[in-house]
Amino acid sequence: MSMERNTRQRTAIREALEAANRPLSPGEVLDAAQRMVPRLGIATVYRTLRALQEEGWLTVVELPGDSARYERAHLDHHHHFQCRACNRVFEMKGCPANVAALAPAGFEVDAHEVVLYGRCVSCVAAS
Amino acid sequence: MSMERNTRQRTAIREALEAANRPLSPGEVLDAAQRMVPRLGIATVYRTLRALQEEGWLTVVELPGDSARYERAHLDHHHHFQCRACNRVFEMKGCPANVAALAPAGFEVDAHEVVLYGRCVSCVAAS
DNA sequence: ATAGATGCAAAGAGTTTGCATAGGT
DNA sequence: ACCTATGCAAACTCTTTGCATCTAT
Repeated sequence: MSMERNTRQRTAIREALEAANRPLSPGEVLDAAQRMVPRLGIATVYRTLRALQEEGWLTVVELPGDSARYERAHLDHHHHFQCRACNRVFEMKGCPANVAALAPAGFEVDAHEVVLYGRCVSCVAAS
Repeated sequence: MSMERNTRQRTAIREALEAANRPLSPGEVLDAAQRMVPRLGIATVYRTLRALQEEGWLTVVELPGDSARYERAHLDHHHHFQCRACNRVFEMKGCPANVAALAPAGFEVDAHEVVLYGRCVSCVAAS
């Protein structure tokens, strides 16, 4: 569970996540990492993503109605944008103020998620 | 596809959604509607939810990392709260200002989703 | 009577797990 | 050499689809 060994597959997965400047889905990680380790299996991707997450090296981005994305952990709070055309997810800086104030009286808020939808800059340019 | 007939199962599903004062998952709809029509199957629930949605009678609430919830359609824009203890989803009134301003330059925003997490009032009371 | 709707079971998609074997240390 | 990590396949969960049968009109 704790990534004791440095294998080719783990190196490939870490490098895929570092090279992408956006959160990747397990399938995107598989595609990218298979360029270095062709026989890499999806089960190893899932196991490694979980281990890297427990280790604190990456964080999970849960999206409404789509599979989770994984991105390198960094401390500043932020949210995400998902492109309706290419389905890719991008990081956005900042956070709307007072989000927690929306909750009904008596509810305890410990976290929140904000996701914007639309078209990313390259899909806008392509149309 | 357009709900031409009024069947017992559709009545049960509509009544389940009306009786709940919160968005329901397909499983929650099945459980509730089976109290009226015990042999109701999950496939009918999914088919009916889709038909009611196409008809505009209900809307889908997509949640990060959990199955969609369905709620009666109404026009005012709002968001949702999910309880970490009981997993139920609740409607919240209002919307943080300027959400679309978070998007990077050149991105076109057409919608957004805000979900708060924590404990609902009854789970807070129960602890 | 007819065609749409249902229930069951099977098929898909995404994710997880079991197990024999490969490969870091 | 040891024992973790891998690959493959099977299991699982959630959702969708095919098909014979039922039923609202």
